[in-house]
Parts: sequence; C-alpha cells; structure tokens
Amino acid sequence: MSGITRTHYCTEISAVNQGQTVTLTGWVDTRRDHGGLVFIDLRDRTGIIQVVISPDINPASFDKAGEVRSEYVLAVVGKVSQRPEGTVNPNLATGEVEVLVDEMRILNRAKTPPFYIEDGVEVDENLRLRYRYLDLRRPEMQQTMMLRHRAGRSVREFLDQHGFLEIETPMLTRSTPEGARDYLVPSRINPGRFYALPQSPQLYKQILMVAGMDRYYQMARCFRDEDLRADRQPEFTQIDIEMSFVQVEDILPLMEEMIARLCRETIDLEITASFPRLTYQEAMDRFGSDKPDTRFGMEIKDITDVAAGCGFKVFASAAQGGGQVRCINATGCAGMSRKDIDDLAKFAAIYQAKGLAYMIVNGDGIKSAITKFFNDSELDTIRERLDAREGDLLLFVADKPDVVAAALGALRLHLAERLEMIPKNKYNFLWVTDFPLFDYDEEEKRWVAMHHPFTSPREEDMPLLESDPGRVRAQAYDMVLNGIEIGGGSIRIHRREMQETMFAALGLTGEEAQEKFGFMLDAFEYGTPPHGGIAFGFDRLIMLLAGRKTIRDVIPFPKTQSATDLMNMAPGGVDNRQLKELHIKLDIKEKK
RNA sequence: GGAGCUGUGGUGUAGCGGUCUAACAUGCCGGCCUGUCAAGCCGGAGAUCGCGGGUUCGAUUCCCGUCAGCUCCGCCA
Repeated sequence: MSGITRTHYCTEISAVNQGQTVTLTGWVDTRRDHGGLVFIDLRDRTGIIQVVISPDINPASFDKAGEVRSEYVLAVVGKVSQRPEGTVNPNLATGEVEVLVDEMRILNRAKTPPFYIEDGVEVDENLRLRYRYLDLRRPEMQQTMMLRHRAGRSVREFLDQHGFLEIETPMLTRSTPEGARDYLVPSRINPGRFYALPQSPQLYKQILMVAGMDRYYQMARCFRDEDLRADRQPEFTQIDIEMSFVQVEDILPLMEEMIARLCRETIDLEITASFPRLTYQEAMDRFGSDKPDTRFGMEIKDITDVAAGCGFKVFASAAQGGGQVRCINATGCAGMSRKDIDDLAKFAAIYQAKGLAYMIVNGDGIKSAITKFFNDSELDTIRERLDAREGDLLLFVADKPDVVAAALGALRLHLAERLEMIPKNKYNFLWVTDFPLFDYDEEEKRWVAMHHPFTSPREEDMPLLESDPGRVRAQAYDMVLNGIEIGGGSIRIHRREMQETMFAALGLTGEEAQEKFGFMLDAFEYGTPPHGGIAFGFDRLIMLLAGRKTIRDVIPFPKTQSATDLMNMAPGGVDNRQLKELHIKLDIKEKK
C-alpha cells in the first residue's frame, strides 16, 4: 500500500467528481475482458463502481489487468469520467460514471471462491458457514451488519437521551437454579467449582437498581445451553434495560417510543407508537399463542358449549371433561383433497392433537362425517360463529386447552403461509400482558416461574399466591412483532418477604433460597426501590427488520443446529495439561 | 430424546433399477475480441453420485444404518 491512500469509497463517486483523480480500493466483483479493453467492477462495503483499464491510458496497468481474477484485491488510481453516451448503466448507483485507470496495483490475489459473492445465493449452509468470511462479503450480509450497527446506535442514543447508564456486568457469574441450562466455565484457582456464563444479567441489573443507578442498559451477550432453532442461538444479544421507581405504564410507552425510533432510523419505517395490547388469556383464546401474529385473521373460535351436548363422543367427552372444542375456518379450502386434510391432521399431531375433525361448507350446507351428530340449529351456531360461507373448510380440535391452543395456533400459521394470507411489509407490533406468574411442570410436579422468579405478581392476585398459584397473574409483558417474541419484561419483586414467598411457591427451601440467592435477599433489606425492566432479543429484532428468516443471517459468526462453528470447528478438544490444571477428568461413553 | 426434509463436477440443479461411458447452467482454464456491465464467440479440463452395509444378474436410483446441514416437537426462568 505504500504511496497509496484511498480517497473515496466506491459509491462515493458520482458525476460531481468528474475530472478528479481518485484512488479506490476493493475487490474484483466481475471482470469483463474485451481483449483490447478491460472493465472491472470494483466492490467495497459501500457497493460497486466500474473501472476501465485501457492500453491508451497506461499499458503497464493494462497488462496487469489481464491476470486479474474475481476477488483479487486492488488499488486503482484514475480519473473520474462521465460514461460515453449510451453506456450508462441505470442498474448501478454509480452507473453514470467510471474511473479511467492510470495506476493499478494488485494488493493480493485470490483463489476462486467456492460460491458466488452475490445476493440471493442458494448455497448449502455448510459452505456459507465454513467460508463465513466470503459469505459476509456478499452485499446483503454487509448491509445487514450495517443495519445491525445502526440499530445498536439508535438504541444507545435513545437510552442515553432518556438518562440510562450503559453498565457492564460480569460474564463469569454463578449458576442459578431454574431456567435454561448454563454454559459452565471451570475455575482453575478453585478446583471443582464453576462459573456460569450469564443466561441474562437479570440479578446484576436488579442489584444495580438497589445500588441507586436508577436507569441501566446494556447490549448484553447471553448464553443458554439449549437446543437451537431458526430464531435461537446458544449465544445471543439482548438490549437489557432496567428502571427504578416505575410501573408497567411507565415502561411500555417508553419502549414503544424506542422501538418506533429504531424502525425509523434503520429501515425508514413509521409505526404508531402505541401498540395494541392483548392479555395472555385473550391471545391464547383468539390465536392459540402467547405471541400472536395478527397480520391476518383466521382466529380461533370456541364451540365447547355446542359440542358438550352433541352426539359425537370425541367432542362431547372433551367438552364435559374440562377440555375444549375449538376450530378455525380455513376460508376457501373446501376443495382440499382427503390427503391434504390428512396431512393437516398429521401436522396437528405434532402438537399432541389426537385428531382433526373437519366440515366442508358447500352449496347444500355442511358436508362431513360428523355432521350427523349435530342438529340444524347447532350447525347454524357453528356456521355463524366461524362466519362460514360456501367453499370454506372448518377444522376442529377437541382436547385439553393447552393442546387445543398449540395445535390450532400452529395450524392457523401453517395455513396462512400456505394460502399466502400474510401480507408483506406489514409490521404488527403488540404487547401481551398479564401472563400467569406460574406454569405447572408435569414432570417435576411443581410450579415453575413462567417469566422468572423475580417477577412481581399483580397486587390484587397476591392473596392467591399460596391458595391458588395457577390463577396468579404476573406484572409481566412481552413485545411481539409479526408472531415473534422480540422482548419481555416485568415489574420485579423488591421486598424480601415477597421474594421469599415466591421462592417457597417454587418449592425452594429457606436454606436453598439463602444459598443461591442470599445476596439478593440481603440486598432487598437495604432499601430497594420498586423497579422493573425489559430485555429485547436484539438478533431477532434485526432479523425482522432485515426481512430474514433466521437469526443466523444477522449474526456474523453463528453456530449450526448442533451448536458448532463450522469455520473454526468449535467446540474443540483441549489437551490433557489444560484439563489437569482445571482438575477435570473426562467420562465419555463410547458410542458402539 | 423424537419427527421430517436435503446431500450428484467448484457452485446450483436434472437423472429415481439397465443407452449413465452421468446431462444442463454457471464457474474454472486456454484462444479471439476497444464499450461491456450476468459481455460475447470458439475450444478444453473437471463427479469413484455424503459415507458404510444390504437387496439385485445389475444401484446415483430400492432398503437399512451412519454422518452433515436445515425445519419442527420436547427443551428454551
């Protein structure tokens, strides 16, 4: 690079620079060699510009251009020139101009890449991840990283302007019961003891409130050793926020404002900064999900009352035994084949639904194997409730409420996608509130915290804590965008007695609570302000703003579904000396 | 822990019991070419069909297992 200094990024050149001598650097996107004249599309992170290498300008550079190949790294010095008439390329931001190259330096050569460095590639993800540095070179990936950067900056600026302090919390912390599996880090200095990487900075941020920091935020890296999904990575980033002296009504509007600003400053999207709110119960009833996608209808309707008295045993027994009979209207699907419907039943079975009953609405009325179990007025009621018209297909699930919700909720999404009912470029933000405080764990036969054990119950439900935990509602809220949970938080418990009651409800003995959370309980005795907060899944947010289907596309170095990094092959083995220092012996069962 | 989908030259696909001595596109290599922009034209190289086993006279094709990636259930306070 000696003697060469870049003067512009590729797309900073326009007709304004005509006649100027500029120095550009970048990668060879494509080379078009006409024998007597060579065109090179030079690419940097801003985009592409055409440079022209002609023997009439500099024969030495022209000779060199012959050996240039894709992805070679170049520096070119030349004059900006208006393109000759008829050769303007309207598809290129810099299409009106070109750079007539005088000096050209090949800064580095490149092997032929294993896939094309261009957008919209459908390459095996194996390859993309193995050669992530090439994948990240693709324009859409670079733009995603820039979007991510702008998003982070927008959030930081907003929070700074609202008096939040960015404070770091430890990555080496301690394992706590409840919640996801921890990633453990052995302590060399303390044999047999382990740190845990944080699942979230929950306890630290609450302690910061006790410490009087008043308003905290952090772009926090979090770690959870659980199975992966398209929107779940073992290592991810949260916008972590906590505030003192607040109630739900202080937090939600502020967060709406933050997200509205984020949308404006990243993808130029204007959204109404007052999101619809649904209670958890309402969301489950209408959409079968605690993160409903409201971009389309096809809501779930209840016909348990009608089914209770009908002659169809499956329905009647579910309705009478504390279960539900609910249905959705797959509008216009009356023409589905028997096999199509069987496939839908198989799909519902994934969610433990034992069957999928259906009725076809045609010109003569309702056609179905189960019609005979209903009288005319019952059929009319069903039709009315589902707003069923000729050509519709009604799908029923009868089961326990959670199975009905899961199956119909999933079916609703599945059908909407298949029927292309989901409008593009629609961003439906909403809040889900009043979550249950507890969830019953059938395996462990005990109550577990639905959000986390530090969530405050709603005041009017506090008397139920011991008598009827299942009915206690939490001061918890999730922000949902297009059917994906992008953030969640709560008002926290800030009194020792309440926290102890909570631990007891979760089945922790006093000793266990003291051992694991003693510092927290102690802290609560030294003047803890009422506080609450929220954490956003930053990766998920970026994924949605970037219109991607997986957070792997917005994380620079993601892991595969089996939690490995195909570029550096992490996790890797370590040598015995390291293990010995850590006082660790392996006990691996050989696969036969 | 479980279910499903995918795996064929560098890349993306076709072929789904035998004319497969594996096709097409693109990329790659060489030649020609001074206005292209997915440059063009001509020529060439490049694949033990993910791996292992089985069925069969014969397997890229069918079956079983296995590995890898993906999607999902469980799991994810």
